[in-house]
Parts: sequence; structure tokens; C-alpha cells
Amino acid sequence: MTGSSGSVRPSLTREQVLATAAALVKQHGPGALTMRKLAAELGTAVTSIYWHVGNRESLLEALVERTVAELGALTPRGATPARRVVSVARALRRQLLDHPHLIAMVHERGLTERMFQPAAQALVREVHAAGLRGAPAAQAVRAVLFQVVGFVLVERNRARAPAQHPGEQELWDVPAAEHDPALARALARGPRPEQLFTVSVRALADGLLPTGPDRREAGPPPR
Amino acid sequence: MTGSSGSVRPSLTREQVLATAAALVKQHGPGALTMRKLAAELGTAVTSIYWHVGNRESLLEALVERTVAELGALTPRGATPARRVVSVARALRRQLLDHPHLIAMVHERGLTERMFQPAAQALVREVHAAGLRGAPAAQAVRAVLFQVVGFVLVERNRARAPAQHPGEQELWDVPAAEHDPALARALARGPRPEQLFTVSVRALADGLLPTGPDRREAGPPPR
DNA sequence: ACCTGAACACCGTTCAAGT
DNA sequence: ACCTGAACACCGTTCAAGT
Repeated sequence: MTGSSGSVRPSLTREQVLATAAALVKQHGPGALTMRKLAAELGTAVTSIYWHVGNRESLLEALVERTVAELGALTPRGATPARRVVSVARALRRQLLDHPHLIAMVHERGLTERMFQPAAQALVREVHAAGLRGAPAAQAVRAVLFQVVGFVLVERNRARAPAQHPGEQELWDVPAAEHDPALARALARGPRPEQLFTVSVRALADGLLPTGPDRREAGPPPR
Repeated sequence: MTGSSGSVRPSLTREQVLATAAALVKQHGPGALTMRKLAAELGTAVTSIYWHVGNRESLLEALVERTVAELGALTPRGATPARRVVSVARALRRQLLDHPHLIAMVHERGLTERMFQPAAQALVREVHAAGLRGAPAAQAVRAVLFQVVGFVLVERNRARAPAQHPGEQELWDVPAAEHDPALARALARGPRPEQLFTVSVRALADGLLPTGPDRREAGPPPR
């Protein structure tokens, strides 16, 4: 027990602060989290918050920490190391897209390395299973992680800034796609992130892992 | 002529504002660019700046615009489409690293698409030369662009936040690298971005382009 | 142990007023 | 056409003072 006397309203809790801060961030992004707004939301003085969480930066840090901890495990799926690598990458991307502000916040705080440790471990296993050892194995793991994080950063950014300045069409239809109208159309249409991501990761994994793109290690041959 | 009477000090110019703003950003990043600091640097009232550039946001936009315009052309090098793709990617990364704050600023303003149009055009040509047409060609171009931009974003971020929280070593040496001390060491040592980048792009290009990793289209066969 | 208001040192921006 | 100071509405944070 917290040793409170029998007061009705349990006064302010670090827990409450974090919870309503998390709600604010979830709705309007970290930029909208203001100590004063947060205090108003909580019905306390601004300065009370400082007693519980220190300051704005450590409040945000705690939020990131908590969100990262809540992310579920990544279970690789697929018959081949390459496919399991792709499945880990896709699951990781899914997680990140489910918490729209998380990547940027982790990014800004330099917590990337820690955040992606579970994914890294999963990838180490798969890369190892594919026969890579030592430095090349480490490089393969990191190449995939960089690829996923980078992709989601770019993708999320596109979503946040929907009105691309020069209209995106006239940007693409003049140029070098001279005699390939299908290419010009595809470029003007904009990317399909889901598809693009899968293709990219698959290509990368195939390029990095020593075995061919479709080797199965056991089970019946494809018919 | 600008119609000024014969005054000695030519008064404030939009050009001057942009120049000293650029200097401030170059030194300490866009976060350090304050209208008041800028005014102090220029020796004018804060509000004069508003007359010349509108407001802070459009000032930053103009800076980005100018920097993007100053970037040199990307000339592909190499005997094979795949190699030329890699060379474009590397040149693009070089450009971005030479302007440390540029990517983030472009990123935040949603100008990514426009900024990378020259690179995109160069890539279209190479991908075309490799035999890709239509939608798959568009996808290959975008996969490479996403890869490069994402990589540099992650890389730049690591540089800005050098003190990774859990020490980076103890993060890596416990885990799944059970019987592979070389792997554990490589992971603990941290990435070599240059190398990692080249390996990643090469793997991606090899995975995306229809021809094998080392095909030469003309000239003597390898001996 | 927890909460408070006042105060400080910053922001970007607007506006009426000067020349 | 260009510059100015005053003022507004915000920030995060500190601190002495309350209970």
C-alpha cells in the first residue's frame, strides 16, 4: 500500500501523468504534448508534473520506453531462412506502423539500437541458419534492420506530408521514361508501400544470404 | 537597378537574410535558427526579417530549395547497369552526408520526392538499360531511392546521438550469437556505414535487376 | 511527500507607427 | 518600400512557499 490516509481523490500519480501524456501523443503527435496542456488535462498545476516525471524530455523518454516494452515478440515464419527474414521485416514494419509516432520518437532519442534488439536477435538466428558466420552475418543483420527502419521512416514521412509540392504527376511525366508509358504511369501513380517493401526486403535478403532465392532445406520438393 | 538613392549601407536584403540564416543552420542545425538570434546576427530588428522572408517556415523552405538546387549532377559510373545503379546510390549518399542537416529538413517538409528527382531520372535510365519495363521498373527505381534515403536517415541519426543508451556492447554480447564469437564481436563493434551501405545497395540492385550480378553487356568476356 | 503560483528566460508573429 | 518597438500568446523550467 502507498500509505495514503483515507483521502477520496488519490492525488496525482506518475502513472496518471504517463497515461494522459500517452493519450495526447497518440492523438496529435509528440509536438502537441505541452506541459501546460498536459497540466490542464490533468487538472493540476504545471509544476506538479515536474515533481512526478522530472521534465518534458524524461517524460517522453518514459513513454517511448513503455511503448517499446509493449511491442509483441516477432516470430519468424516461412520455410526458408530468406523467407523468415522477410517475415520478420514485415512484422517489424507492421508494429511500427501501428504506433505512428514511435519510430520518429525513438529515432530522435537515439534508441534505435535498443528498440530493435528483439528483431536483431531473430535475424541473427535466421542469418545463422542460412550459413552466414562472423562479420558478414553481422552485416546482413544490420543491412536488413537499416532497410526496415529507413523504409518506415520514409514511408511515414510521405503519409504525414500528403501534398507533395510539385504535384507528383508533372514531376514524373516529363522525364526519362521516354518510350515507356507504363513506366511513366507507374511512377506518376505513386508507390504502393506494402508491395514495394516486400519486394525490397526480398531482393535484399536474396542478395545477402548465401543460398539461392528459393532453396528449401527440408520437406517435399515443390511440384 | 533597385532604385535606391545613394545611401551608403545598402540596407537589408533578402539575400543577406538567407545567407546568414544558412550559416547559422550549417553550424548548429535548423533547431538553432531563431528569428531573434538571426536578427541579432544581422544587426536589425526581428520584425525586419518578416518583411523580407515572410516567416520562419518559408525562410527554411527557401534555404532547402537553394541547397537542393546547388547539388551537383549524378553521373553513373560502371560497366554494368547494376554497378551504375550502385554508383548513383553512393554519389547520392555522399551528397547527403555533405549537407548534414539537409535530409532531415527535406524530410520534415515532404520535399523528398522533388529532391530526388535527378537521382530518380538517372536510375530510370539504368533500370531501363537493364531490361526492366513498366511497373517493375518503377518499383526498382523507388526501392533504391527508399533504400538510400532511409539508410542515410538512420545513419545520420546514429551520428547525432553518439551515446547509445545501453552501451551497445552489453546489448549485443549476451544474445543469440551463441557459438560465434566473431559475429558477437562484429555486432558489438558497431556498423561501418560506408561498407554496410555498399553491400546493401549492391544486394538490392542484384536482387532487383533481371540480369545476374556480374553480367557485362559488351566488351571482352571476363577471363 | 506532494502541490502551488509567481517569475524567468525564452519563443514566433502581428500590428500600428514611423521614415 | 522598408524598418521599428511594443505587445500578444505561447513555451519549458526553477524556486520559494505552502500543506
